Amino acid sequence: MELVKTLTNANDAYRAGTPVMSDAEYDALVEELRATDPDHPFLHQVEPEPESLFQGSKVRHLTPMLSTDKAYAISELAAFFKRVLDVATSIGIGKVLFRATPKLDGLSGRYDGQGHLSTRGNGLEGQDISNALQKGLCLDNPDLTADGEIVIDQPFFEENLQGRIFNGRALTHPRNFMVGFIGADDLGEHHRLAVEAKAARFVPYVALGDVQAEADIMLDDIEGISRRLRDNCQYLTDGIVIEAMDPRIREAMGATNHHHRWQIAFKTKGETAETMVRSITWQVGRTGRVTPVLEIEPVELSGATIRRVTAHTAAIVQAKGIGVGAVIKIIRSGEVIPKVETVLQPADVVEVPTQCPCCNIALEVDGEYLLCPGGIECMSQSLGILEHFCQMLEIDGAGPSIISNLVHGGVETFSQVFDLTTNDLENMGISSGVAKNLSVAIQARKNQHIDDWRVLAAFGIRHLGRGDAKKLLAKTRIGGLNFVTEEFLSAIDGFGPITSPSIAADIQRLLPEINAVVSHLTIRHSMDAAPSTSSLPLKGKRIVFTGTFATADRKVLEKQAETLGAQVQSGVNAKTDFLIMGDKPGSKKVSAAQALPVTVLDEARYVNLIRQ
DNA sequence: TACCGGGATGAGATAAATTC
DNA sequence: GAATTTATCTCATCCCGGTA
Repeated sequence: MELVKTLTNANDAYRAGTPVMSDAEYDALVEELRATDPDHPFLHQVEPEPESLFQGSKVRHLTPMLSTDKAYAISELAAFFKRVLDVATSIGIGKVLFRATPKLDGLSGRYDGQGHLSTRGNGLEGQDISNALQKGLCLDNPDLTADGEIVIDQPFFEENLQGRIFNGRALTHPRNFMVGFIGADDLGEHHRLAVEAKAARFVPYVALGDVQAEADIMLDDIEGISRRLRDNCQYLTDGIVIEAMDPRIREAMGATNHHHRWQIAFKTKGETAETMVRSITWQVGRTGRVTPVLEIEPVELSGATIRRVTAHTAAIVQAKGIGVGAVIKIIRSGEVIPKVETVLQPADVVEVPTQCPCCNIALEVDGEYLLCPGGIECMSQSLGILEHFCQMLEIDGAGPSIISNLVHGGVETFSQVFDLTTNDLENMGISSGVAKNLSVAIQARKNQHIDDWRVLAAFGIRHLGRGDAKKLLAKTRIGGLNFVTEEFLSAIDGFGPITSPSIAADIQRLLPEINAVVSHLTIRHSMDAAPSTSSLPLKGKRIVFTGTFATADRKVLEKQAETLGAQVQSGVNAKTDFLIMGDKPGSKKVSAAQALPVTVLDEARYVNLIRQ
């Protein structure tokens, strides 16, 4: 039946990250089916609700949007060049060109060439912020598919906005201004000024001015290159980006979960300021780790007022003599996170707690850290554990305050969360509006797909975060965890003799709870999912599309194929790998493909191929 | 032994939603 | 209408285990 096919395709396309119709259109088709064939199994299958493209405005990136590795010293930069050159040599490339561009300090974004703009988010999923374009964000080339940066013209910002007060607050940092611009439902006067001057823009990285040179030349004059690039850039920058240009090198080097190995940002050290330590707060995290946070005499530093700085570990506090009255120099590297650069004048008294600041139990020393052995008996840890769980499962509306209500209200196990009703929540002292929203979020979590690695990582098992959860679930389904032993784990790359026994034991201990949680959820298995960037399904393939397609417009499919690594050709030739045939295909293309060793695929087979 | 990557933890600004 | 809570954007640094 044609209608059912369309619905199924639309559903699949949505989950593959390439929605082909709006929610309203989808719902209309469902209603149509209900009207014509109310007993059709499609209407009754226990399929999750299709997640709306626009609701919650989350966008799954077709390929991950990675961050950039950073270097602050020439030596780190030299090490980067050496890594690249070593790889180049190993694959037989002699001359290696690098491209240097200014590193814009804004919000990174991805534009699809069709009016859709999204933020990077966590790299896998971002926010749909297409409405920023309607609000007046300038886009130089509306047809260009590109990653880029959302920024404001720096001279304009300095002349017209910086230091001025809007809504009772002085504008300080251009990036924060743009964060506000993107987040605002209605534009404020300050936003409108920027729009009228066409000063708020999406700048594709490919459009940036650049310098291209070999490694030794770049290294010799890195300061000069850096200065020239930044002087010629009309936006705020916080360094330069250097990348190997040869696609073969890029392919050979690949990426970590966090960044491309063929690319690095060379950043300058930020401003510094001197201040005094007022007190030290010892925070207990979900793992029991006790972390010292310095409450300092507030100071202005690159457009922000700094009040707190982490000291990371108890060992550092002792080694550097940090205590009340100590005078310290702080820096905001990357203009974001403040850090203790040096201790100018140590404190007279340096104290490290011996009892947990939360539950008073005696602390233990764990390497460089202090550890509270209280576990869930320690309230800080209980709160942290549940908060981590909700965060990892992306249950919206469960912040620290609400979590506190839940724990004090008697939530002791993870799976209990899924049985909570609006009434239960209100009885825990949560006010009605918030209770209702949370209840909706919990229901949504049950019905919408969630990646299995998120579920496993949510349990906070030691040595098993999101990265290693992915590795494990690439080898077994979440339902097969009862077979996971120490031996099974240590056979997986990245699991060694220390982590394997510990993880295996924790999984077996938590198995009943894991199963209970899993029974509430709609899980998307890693083993079925699309591969990562390192192995794009269409990498190096030449593809021709012909005819019209049910899952999406042909242009969309072509763009998607390119993102998946393919080279899209307009006609079939001897180098073509695949001809993808839609409805009413071009007969010349088909006959050409049949005469050549070209694989002809229909739409369904093609969709299967790219989802493998 | 050196290096790399994963995991845990941390900070500030801004806006929206909700409560008081 | 002010205050509180949450979410989202920006990101660094530390330690340790695994691996080359």
